[in-house]
This record gives sequence, C-alpha cells and structure tokens, in this order.
Amino acid sequence: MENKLFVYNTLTRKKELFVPIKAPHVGMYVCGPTVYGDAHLGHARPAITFDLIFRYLRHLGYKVRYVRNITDVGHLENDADEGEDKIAKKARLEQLEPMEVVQYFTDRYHTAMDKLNVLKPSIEPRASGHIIEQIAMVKKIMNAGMGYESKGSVYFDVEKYNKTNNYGILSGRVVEDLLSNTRELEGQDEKRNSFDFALWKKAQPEHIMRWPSDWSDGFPGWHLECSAMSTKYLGDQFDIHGGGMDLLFPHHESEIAQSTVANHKTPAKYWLHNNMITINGQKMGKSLGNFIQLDEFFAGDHAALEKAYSPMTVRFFILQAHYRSPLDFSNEALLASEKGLQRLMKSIATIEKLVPSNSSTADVSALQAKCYEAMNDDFNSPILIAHLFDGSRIINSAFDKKESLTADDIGLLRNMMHSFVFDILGLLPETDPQEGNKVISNLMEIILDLRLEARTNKDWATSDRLRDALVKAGICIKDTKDGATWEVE
RNA sequence: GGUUUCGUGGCCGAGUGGUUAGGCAGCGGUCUGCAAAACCGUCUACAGCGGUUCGAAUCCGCUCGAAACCUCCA
Repeated sequence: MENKLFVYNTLTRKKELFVPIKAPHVGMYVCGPTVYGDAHLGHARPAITFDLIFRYLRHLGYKVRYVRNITDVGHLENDADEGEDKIAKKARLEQLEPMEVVQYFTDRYHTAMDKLNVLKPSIEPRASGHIIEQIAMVKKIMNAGMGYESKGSVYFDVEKYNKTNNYGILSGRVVEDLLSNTRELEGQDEKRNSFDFALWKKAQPEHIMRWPSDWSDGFPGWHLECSAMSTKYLGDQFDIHGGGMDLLFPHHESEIAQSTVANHKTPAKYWLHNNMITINGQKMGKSLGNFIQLDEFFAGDHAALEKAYSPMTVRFFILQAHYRSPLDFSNEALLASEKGLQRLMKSIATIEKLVPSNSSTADVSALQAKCYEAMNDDFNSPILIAHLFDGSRIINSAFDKKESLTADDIGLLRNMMHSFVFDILGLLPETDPQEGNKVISNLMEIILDLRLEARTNKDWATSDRLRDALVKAGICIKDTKDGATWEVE
C-alpha cells in the first residue's frame, strides 16, 4: 500500500514521513522493564503503545524486527553511581538469588503482557546475557578517547564529546546548563564532570552481580545495555527507537552519545516516546509509591479501584488516548472505557446478523479510508476509535433497518472492523468462560423455556421469580424482541 | 532555576485558522406486562487578558495554573 505514514520524531520535534532505512524491513528497539517488581499500569503504556505500532507496521506489510529488552543488571539506586544494584538489593532482602528474582518477575511480566494481548517482541534480550558486547562497546569508546578510567570504573566524557557532537540533540539540554544545575552528590569525585555517566562500574566486595573486565570486576553502566543490544540485533543504524518520555534524558541522550562514538553513526532514525499515566495528576511510578499493579486491576484488589477491570478494558483505556498525551487514571474513566468497549464489541457481533439490501445508505469505504488516515497520522488511535464507533452506529442502525447495506458493504465493514479492532488495536472479545460451558447453557435453555411458558400464560409472578432467583445466582436475564438472552454478571 | 510540554463541556479524551470528534454520564425516544439491558436521537467547551486576521480553541505575547525530565522509575 502507498506509504503515507507520518510519525512524530522526538529528535526533530516534528511529524515526519516514515521511510524505513531498508524497506520492507523495519528495525524497532524499545526499552523494556527492569524486572525487580510487578508490572503496574504505567508499564502497560509503552508495551501497548509499541504493540500498536508493531501491529500497524506489520499490517502495512513491513517486516518488523521488534527488540524489547529486559533490564536485569546495571540500574543503580542513585545517581552517584555508588548505590547497590536494584536487582541485587531485592535479592538480599528476599533471600533469593538475583537471577531467581529476575526469572520470577520476568515470568510475571510476560503473563501480564499476555493478558493485555501484547504481542511478544521478535527478540527479548537480557542485559546480563550481553556483558561481552557491552565490554566491547566500552573498549570502542575508550579507543575513541571518549571514555576514561577512574578507580576501576569507566566514565563517558560528556564535555569532550560535546565539543564535536551535540549532547542534548534529543533532549534539548545544554551541557553548560547541566554543569550549573546538577546537584552535589556523593561519589562524584571519580568523575571529571558531574554529568559524566558510567560505562562500567567497579563492584563493591558484597556486590553479587559482577563480571570480570580489563578495568575491574564489575558491571555495565545502565545506559550501555540498550546501545549494545540494539547494535547487536538491529545494526549501527535502525529505524525506530522507542520508550517512555521519562527515559528521554539522560538515558536516550546517553545512548545516542555512546552509539555515535562506538559506531560512528547516530543509532536511530526516528525516536518515539510515549507519555506517562498519571493518578491525581501525578506520574504513576514506583518511587512515588502511587502505582496500581496490573494484577490489581484485573482482580479489583486495590483501595483506589471501585471494581475489577478486565485486561481489555485497561488496553482500551490506554488506546483511547493518544500515546504522546498524558493519560489520567480514574475509576470513572475506566468505567467509561469498559462500557464503550462493550458497545464496540457487541456491534461487531451484530454484523453477522445483518441482512443485505440492494443499496447502501452509508459510505463504508470512505469510513475505512478515514481509519487509515487516523493511523497514518502518528498512530492516532483515539481518532481511529471514534471512526470505529461510527462503524458501530452504522451496524446497529442497519440492524434496526434505519440504514441499509449491500452484501459487499457488509463484507467490507466486517473486514474493516475486524482488522482494525482485532488485528491493529489488538482487542479481543472477552467472553466469560461460563458462557461457553455447554452444561450451563443447556440448563439455561431449560430455565428460559420454563420462563417463556409462564410469560406466554401471563404468569408474571413465576416469570419474575425465575428472573430474580437467577440474578441472585449471578445470571442476568435480558428480554429482547427476539426472546430472552442471558449473561453472567 | 533550566529543558520539554500542557491547560477543551459533569468525567475521560481528539482536534491547530472558518465545516459534527468520540466514549461515559445526563436528557428525550424506541422496545417491554414491568424492570433491566439494548438501540436511536440530543444539550453543556475550548484557563485569563491582549494582539495578528474578514474570521482563532487553533497563530503571537503576557498572566495564572499543571506535569515530565534535570537522581532510580515506562
């Protein structure tokens, strides 16, 4: 199909026509989670955002290699680069091996992502499995004269780099300002400048996660893994680098600096950043302690939640906002998403019941064009969803005989709704497993037959008694024109 | 303080110069023995002040307010 996809590039702060470096191949790298805790709502945003992008690029016919890493080493407790490794700290507290903690939370992350119908990336590399590549990269940077060793640790010389390059090209930071604005922190004496970042850190004796190197037994700096792994799997230059806006500086800025020095090329053509999810107007984050875990949403098990919200409700909630806008959590907003999603899904089921007419009163192909237009405009899922609701209205009206559709248009509409809702937005119909239970549906048929008999005899007392009893049993009866239906509450 | 960005109706959330966003809630209606559900229709807006323009929610300036980043966080 004709390429009209525009993406907002943080590097240029503009929407740009998406032209892959080597079509039809697309390389995409996204910063994944640090696995030292359960995934919360905030983690769902980049996962779903880049899942949407992954799905849409594939839909357009691109062959996408999507790399999303697991960070299992290198994140330090504070910027002084003196803190203990997050994974190691958790391990000591829990009396577990670090790799045991990593495995546990990685598995749980995967389970949560599966529930959200987030497709698995093509490659999911772990930082701990790429120590050799990271050491090699440090050496390249040292050979280029942009790194220096200090007490067994290696730091990136930001000031020197900035003389021939622009440290701030992505974030808009100015090195001179950084100098005057960086706070005094402990352990800065090893560095030439406070804004220099660690490429390699010497491990303290009690530090469990450590690897040998020319400089010391230690571990790689936390920006390095993404540079090393993106280079390894996508090459010196690739198409898309994604992540949360909070990683823009210093993480992504430093990645650009490292890769530029090591590979003599700027790593990614397009930098895409998703915005934050807020709660009461504040970023939902681990450090603030105001996060709600995904499992808590699914179980309704959190003080801030009035009820449980299904994975698809959470997914739809996120997709109803544009990925670059902040999204505020509230029960009201979740409830609205839940109802809206039901409406959308029910209309898709209704397509199968439509009776074709000789002519159409709705322009389905124009609607489909609008859907593509929305997605081509920087993956504007809320606009897409608005158009899909337009499709729902057409379907429902046609079912009510207020609109008419030809057999061709019904097919087109079915195809359009399925491909955008299921394939691109990645939403799934959520049927209650009980409803698919053969024994229960047989039982319900018997009960509804009895009730119909009572209703035919105008025996409202019996009819209502059955209905009330079923409600108490957790089953809701709906009387429609075409007879009664039921669903589990 | 610096960098980046934002302020839209009861709630969430699109939209960047003139033309309906959409969802939820509310209201009206259809259906129904009743109820619920479902469906259809529909009202309320663009932080404040000034400027540019024939015309601004949309561009510019100022004021007020908010957020992210500058320390680990998606």
